Amino acid sequence: MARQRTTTGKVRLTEVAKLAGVSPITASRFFRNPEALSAGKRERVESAARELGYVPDLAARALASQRTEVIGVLIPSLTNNVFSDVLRGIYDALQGSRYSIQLVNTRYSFLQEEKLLRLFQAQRPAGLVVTGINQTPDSRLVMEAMNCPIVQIMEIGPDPVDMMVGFSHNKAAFSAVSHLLARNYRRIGFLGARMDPRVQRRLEGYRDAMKAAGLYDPRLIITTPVPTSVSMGGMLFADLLTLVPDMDAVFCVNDDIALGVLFECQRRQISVPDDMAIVGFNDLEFMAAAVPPLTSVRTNRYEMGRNAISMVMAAIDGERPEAPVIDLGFQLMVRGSSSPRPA
Amino acid sequence: MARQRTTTGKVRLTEVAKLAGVSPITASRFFRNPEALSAGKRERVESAARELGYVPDLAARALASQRTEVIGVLIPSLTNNVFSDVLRGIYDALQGSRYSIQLVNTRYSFLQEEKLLRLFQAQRPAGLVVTGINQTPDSRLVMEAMNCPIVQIMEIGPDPVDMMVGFSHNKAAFSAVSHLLARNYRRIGFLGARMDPRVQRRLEGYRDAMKAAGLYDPRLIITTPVPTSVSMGGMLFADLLTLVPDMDAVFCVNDDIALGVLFECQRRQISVPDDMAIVGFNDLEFMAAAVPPLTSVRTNRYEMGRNAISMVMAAIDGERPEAPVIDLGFQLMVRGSSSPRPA
DNA sequence: CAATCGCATGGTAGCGCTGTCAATAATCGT
DNA sequence: ACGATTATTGACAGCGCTACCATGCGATTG
Repeated sequence: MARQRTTTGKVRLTEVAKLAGVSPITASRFFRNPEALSAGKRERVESAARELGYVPDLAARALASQRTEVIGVLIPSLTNNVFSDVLRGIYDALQGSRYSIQLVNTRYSFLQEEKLLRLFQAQRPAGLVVTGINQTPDSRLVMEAMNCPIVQIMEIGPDPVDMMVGFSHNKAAFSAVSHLLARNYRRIGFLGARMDPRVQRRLEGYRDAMKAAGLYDPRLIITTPVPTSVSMGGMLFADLLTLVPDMDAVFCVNDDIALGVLFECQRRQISVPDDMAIVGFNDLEFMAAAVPPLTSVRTNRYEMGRNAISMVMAAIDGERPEAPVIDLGFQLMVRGSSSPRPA
Repeated sequence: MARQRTTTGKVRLTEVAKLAGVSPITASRFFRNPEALSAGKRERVESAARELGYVPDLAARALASQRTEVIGVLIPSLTNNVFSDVLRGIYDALQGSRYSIQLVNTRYSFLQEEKLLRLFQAQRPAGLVVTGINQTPDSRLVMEAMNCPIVQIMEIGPDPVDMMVGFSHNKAAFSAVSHLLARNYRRIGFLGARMDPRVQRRLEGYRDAMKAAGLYDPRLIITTPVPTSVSMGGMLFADLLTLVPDMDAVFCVNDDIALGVLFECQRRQISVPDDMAIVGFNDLEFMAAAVPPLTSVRTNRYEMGRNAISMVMAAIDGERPEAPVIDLGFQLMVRGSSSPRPA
């Protein structure tokens, strides 16, 4: 015996098996598939495990079985409260299951995403949740090679790697802008910050709606690559209003910007919605509480997270959904900030 | 050979070692302590690893070394944007290090926390970050037995399990209320939701300040156990104002509630700060953008997350901080919502 | 009643990596 | 120049668990 490692003070499966009077492999089975044991042994193993306070060693299990019970989640940002809702759904769906989450932050970088995917590949997760549908070709290859259920979340598209749960940002924006048009707003500005792929698609939806109405004017669009914030909303609005003094409404790519616009209007004594209508995106909780209440597009972020994890867990158990792509849709929450305007 | 497992298509350390012409153990050392190798072998192993696209198997490493490179993080809520800032700091501090985060949600339940701590104990994390200082006695025992650096965050207290980084919620609230008193506000209400331990301490700070001024009146306090929200702020304010019509200021336990109060004031044509001063807590970004700008207590949440991880990583390397408890303090951000009031 | 089947259980041999210690090569002091 | 010290390297075994196969047993069947 050339080796004398520090004995880990930890209870092993072997000890549980010995106390229960069964072989280690039977004890092992108890934890993975209790139904395979006879009732008597099942009880014996269970009470032995409880008595010794046995907790399985996940590393050993992962090494021996070449599987883990970890679901990898790739999120582009932790700042954005949109993702905190998704995360809440993810963690809620996880409750009581045997899976755990490995959360990583891509920081809106496709290269970072690719790197993190490769890292996950080496650790054999049981499943994967990735944000968006714009992965690099290399990232797609890695995912396709990964032999585990994968759900793309936040938006939907024609070519899922595996499964998808989200909604059409284009349609949602189109619907919001159409609502303003239907209420006789004509010079509708677009305010955008941190133009990630989903925000880009909202811009496309805005363009489509304005073009369809024959009211498209590129001067109505203002965007910035910097991250979004309430104060940024106020600044973008102020800048755009200087360039387009006859603007009568704004569509904001998110609610922070919409709130910033509301505050800027209050500051300048611009009446909302009489002088300026405001529509936001995501329908964060404060939108309904604002004065006036702010119209927004409700997106089902919590459900997206929940569904994504449910789909992954079901797929691990071999239960694939009928349709690989789930459209969770959106609801336009019409409120006082976009009341009908006299024609 | 009774066994014929499905061969994993994966590159192992042995292959790297063979290609580099060294023993597996030398290749292993390359990844953990490259300086221990001679320059020649180091380069050979490095290029062999790159050529084969070697990625270490973390489960095997964890099993063999009885260590992991995972830092466990226990957070009570994912909804609260306070914690998203902390998380951002945590993930930023992690960048480029070899550690990864295992994030779990205690849902403000001490029992859940205890359960999760036991789970972590079995997985031998390299370090631990836990929220708050009110763990159960059993949780403390588990942590003390854990033989890894532990940082308690969000607040500070006299008896750290290991290390702490936070600030005094009591002092911060005391300072905010004292500010209102100094500006001649007299009937200062307290609005609280989800009364977790830290919010309780803010209430204590409020009480201390009001009592010191001889202005304490329990009727000025309204709280609810339900989670916080902007609309809840409006409701609490409306309720309290009915009970205490001569209230001239409110101290809100967080900024969501403060924003709800501002909106409710706008709805009721109550002028801020002339008829009602507002002070919030945390200084979220929108506070400065509101109309009028809202006074708040800035808390260094991002830095808390960052420092916690830095301290854990330093402690793992044996570099313990001089003082185990770091007070990150707070700053009262005085703005228009609490302008001096004529006496 | 023998042959067959399915079920519960056990034996054996690793999963891929690293701790321990020994062996060798290189460097140093006197 | 020689033994002593230090820097490199390697051999071996095993971390705790599970995949694979074999076994024994009672139930089923023609």
